[in-house]
Amino acid sequence: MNEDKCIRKEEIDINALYDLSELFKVFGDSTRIRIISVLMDGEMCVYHISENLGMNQSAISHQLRILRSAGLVRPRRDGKTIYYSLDDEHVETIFKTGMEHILHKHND
Amino acid sequence: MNEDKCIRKEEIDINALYDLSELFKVFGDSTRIRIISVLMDGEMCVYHISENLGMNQSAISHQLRILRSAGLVRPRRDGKTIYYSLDDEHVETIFKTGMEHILHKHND
DNA sequence: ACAATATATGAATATATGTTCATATATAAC
DNA sequence: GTTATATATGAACATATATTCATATATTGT
Repeated sequence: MNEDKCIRKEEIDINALYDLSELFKVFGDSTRIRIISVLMDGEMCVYHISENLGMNQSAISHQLRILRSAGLVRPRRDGKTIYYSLDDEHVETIFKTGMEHILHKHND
Repeated sequence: MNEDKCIRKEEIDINALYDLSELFKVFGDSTRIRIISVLMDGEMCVYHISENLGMNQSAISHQLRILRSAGLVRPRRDGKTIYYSLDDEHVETIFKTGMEHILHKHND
């Protein structure tokens, strides 16, 4: 009974786990991590981000799109310029916990 | 002075950020996330992990090696069997924070 | 409407990565 | 030592992904 309304625990898990891996995949690229890193100091426009990382504007735009789709950054338009900032606190929390892990392992 | 001993802040950062992205890359695969997920219930041997995920043993061994190199899981041998468990609390913390982000975004 | 500037996007290419198959290593039982 | 079992590893293949180049879109100023 209620078979079609019922979502089994396993199904929920396997979908959630897939989404979770997709989320971490977004953190798992050095360009995107560096973008997140500079945005931790506050919002920044696309050109300044690309300048900061020493990469061309197109590459940055492509990566910003991926960060945006994952809900990690948020754009704000001001005239021709678009400023990006981190979307919520989880982004910083995940970043910092990961960094703790690294530093912890490094001191063994 | 002291130029060769001195590591500039930027250099530290760029290396740490690279390592950080490498760490998240390890989380960023659905097979590895599922392995971490089952190990959150306690240690498990390779065969049972592969049974649990419905994947062949070789694929699991390959992924366990990557998880091991990243310091996320730890092996314990008992006879012919090798039991794997999560290495430290950071693994669960990162996993759970990521999951929070997902659920949070899902309820918008 | 036109030119200039900021950002986004599509296609192409090069590289990285996950899985499978076959096989190697390690331990235990006999 | 031989056989059986558990896990690990190397090579090959298929797929995914990041960057570049060229170009499109959007906004502003004239």
